[in-house]
Amino acid sequence: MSFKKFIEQANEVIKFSLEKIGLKDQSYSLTEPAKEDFGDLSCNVAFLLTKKLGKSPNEIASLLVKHCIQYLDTKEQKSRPYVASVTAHESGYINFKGNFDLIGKEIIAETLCNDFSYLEIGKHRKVIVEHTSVNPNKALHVGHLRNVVIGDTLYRILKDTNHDVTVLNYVDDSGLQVADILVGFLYLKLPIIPADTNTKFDRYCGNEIYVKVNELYEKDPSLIEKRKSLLKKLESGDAEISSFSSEITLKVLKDQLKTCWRIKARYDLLNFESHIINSNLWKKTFEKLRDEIIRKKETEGENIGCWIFESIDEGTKIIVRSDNTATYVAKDIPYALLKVGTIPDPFKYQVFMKQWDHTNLWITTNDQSKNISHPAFFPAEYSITVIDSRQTRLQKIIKEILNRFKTRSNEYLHLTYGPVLLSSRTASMLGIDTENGKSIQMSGRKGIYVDADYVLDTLYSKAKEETMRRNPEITGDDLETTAEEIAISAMRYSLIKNDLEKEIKFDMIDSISLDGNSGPYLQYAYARCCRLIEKSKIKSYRGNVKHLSHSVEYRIIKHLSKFAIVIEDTTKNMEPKLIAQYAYELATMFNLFYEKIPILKENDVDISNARISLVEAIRLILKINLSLIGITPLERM
RNA sequence: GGGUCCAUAGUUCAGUUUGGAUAGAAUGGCUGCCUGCGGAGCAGUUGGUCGAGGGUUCAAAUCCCCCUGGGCCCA
Repeated sequence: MSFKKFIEQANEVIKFSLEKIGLKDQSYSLTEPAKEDFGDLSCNVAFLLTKKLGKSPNEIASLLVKHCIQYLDTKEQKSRPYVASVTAHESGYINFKGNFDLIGKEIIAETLCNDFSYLEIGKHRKVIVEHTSVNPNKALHVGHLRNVVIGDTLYRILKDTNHDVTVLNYVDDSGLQVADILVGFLYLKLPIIPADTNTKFDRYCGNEIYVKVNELYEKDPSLIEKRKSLLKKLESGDAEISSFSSEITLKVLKDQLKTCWRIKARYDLLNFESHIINSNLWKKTFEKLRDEIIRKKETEGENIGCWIFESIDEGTKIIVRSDNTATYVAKDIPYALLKVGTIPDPFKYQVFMKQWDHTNLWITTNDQSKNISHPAFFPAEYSITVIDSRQTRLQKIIKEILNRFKTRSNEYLHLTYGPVLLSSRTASMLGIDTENGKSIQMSGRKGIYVDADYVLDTLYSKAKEETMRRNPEITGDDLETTAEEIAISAMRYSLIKNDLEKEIKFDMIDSISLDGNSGPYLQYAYARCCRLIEKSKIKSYRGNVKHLSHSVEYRIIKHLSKFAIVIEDTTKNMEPKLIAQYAYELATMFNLFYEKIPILKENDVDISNARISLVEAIRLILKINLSLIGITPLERM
């Protein structure tokens, strides 16, 4: 929190001095300088005033600084001295130094007594996060994992900042991709139980059935007709087909959930597309759309007989085809309306499964006789849908439709992210040639992808081997748990540390590295903190900042005090990578501190106590950061 | 063809929203540091025409224009 107070005071100082020279409304920026030597905050206002005042930046800066000092000299300001000094640099910058005796004292004290009240910025606002939403016809590949990790990290960040979060996973159980699998089982009579009984069912469907069916479409076009009729039956709720489809998709879904749960994601509710279609939700949505927005069916042209939405930016979009089937985007509309509360929730609910964190996973049911009390899932003030950038256009259309209804001000946000590509090296490991080292798109249909379970298994083996080598004391269940947590942290961190909108080039060899800027690096720093605390046997942390005079200690204190700002930026901009970056920097600083400065070996008890207090503060903040990005802190590894 | 996003070290990426001081990490290569608090670490070294060109500005990786190359969506 303290760094914010320092920024506030610096702002007041600048504003005061500008007012003194009669330029009250002059804009400026207050940023962190490029180099530490310059100070802790820099103001560029002198550059902006050169023309207006006809003076050099340095002259202006010097002039302003005189007024700044005058302001800081008042009794009121001296009672809260966050700004230690203001100076004019020859370049023209006005540089501020923070009073890190005070800031450090405050941040260490509040951290050591577990006061993280600055996290409580959500004020219990109701937020929906939808993520994962993988078609239930295949196993997850690394591209899907990016979605899961982004969504789950967002959930953790929002929950820990005091938002009331509901996590949804939308199951498209009546689409084309499910129909493909049904074609395989019903018409090609492929066995429902895989030959190798160890094969996960989701993997079997995606790797063998789906690929085989798609190959056969080219040879036997009549199969495509069969798929079409299956699709219609699914949509109309044909009893026999629906029941078989449900059996298959639930089986796939349960296997997919195993993978998601393995990396510590969790959900509150599964929404099935078939339930939305078969409930009156779709009917009501369509009537509303027809009466309030679309108004008439096309009577001429290529779209004759279709119900069409005219988007302002995105052109025409078919909602209902001439054969009365709904398009892909159409099926998303009622769901979106449900989230923002334009349409009341028609569903009954039941518990589907218990999850790894002992919470209930709910599903909708159309069985109106069910009347179980359940959490309020809909609507929310903010609805966030995590979907990759290929769906941006469709999401824009949905948002446009929502805005046309305009019954509530609730917000609907499409959180977009770039796809995961395979590096050319990894592609060639799969037997695929790429042109001059380019990365390639994954494709479930063509069988070009890296299975999520496979990557996690590989990471696990590597982590286990490393753990045995480095720490032979860890054995049995502890060894397995430790290795698994390292694998998860490596996976999650690598999928969250980059900018959301950029594509990730996934390389199998690079990705199993446990060194450098990685999840295990953070865990290692945490484990080191734990060992120091464990060995120190100090009962009370005095945390006397006076004894922390080394430049590394100063940098750590400064970094700790900025955590509140990072949290605010993260939630404001929906940028989970900021947490990953912050945690990495903290771990780096700690490792340097550990290397350069004696902590337990320090003979002076007061100094040693101050240092171990700092270690404890680092440990607590690091622990929160790890929890936010879904990495389990390990005391040994 | 229309829309949109991207291009920074051998490789993978920060930095671009809000212009500012010598463009930062990680990884790879080379080289040091464990009888000392855990070497999954630390330090050093190597490595950059910030895709090209123009413009705005006292100042451009960052803003504007144009071009090239690529991704995605739509047709």
